[in-house]
Amino acid sequence: METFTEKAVAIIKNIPAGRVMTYGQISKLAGSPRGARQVVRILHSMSKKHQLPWHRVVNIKGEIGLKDDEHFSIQKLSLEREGVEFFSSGRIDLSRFQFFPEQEE
DNA sequence: ACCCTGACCGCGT
DNA sequence: AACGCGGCCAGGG
Repeated sequence: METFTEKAVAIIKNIPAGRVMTYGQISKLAGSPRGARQVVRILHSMSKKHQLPWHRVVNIKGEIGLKDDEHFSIQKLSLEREGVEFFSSGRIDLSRFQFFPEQEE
């Protein structure tokens, strides 16, 4: 991997089931502390072609950012099936489920 | 080849 | 607490 995009894609593909990462976290690890938006772009375009676990990416608040109800449900159900628990507010407990590549679990 | 867009984040009003 | 804005990047029309 060399480019920001390639790094980001590699990181996303490296997220284990039952864990989540935030946009900002991914962009930072990929070399751009402020490039969270690029991760959004990558999820949109790359997830179609490549098979990325886009449902394991959430915003820094631990919530699903999608506005589309159907896709929102798909993501939430996918995560719950992997063992990720949500608060009634719809947020994820990042202190328990956020994944840090550095620790390599 | 240019321009718009996008599921964000953090900081300053 | 809410809102606005700038930063970062590249795919697709």
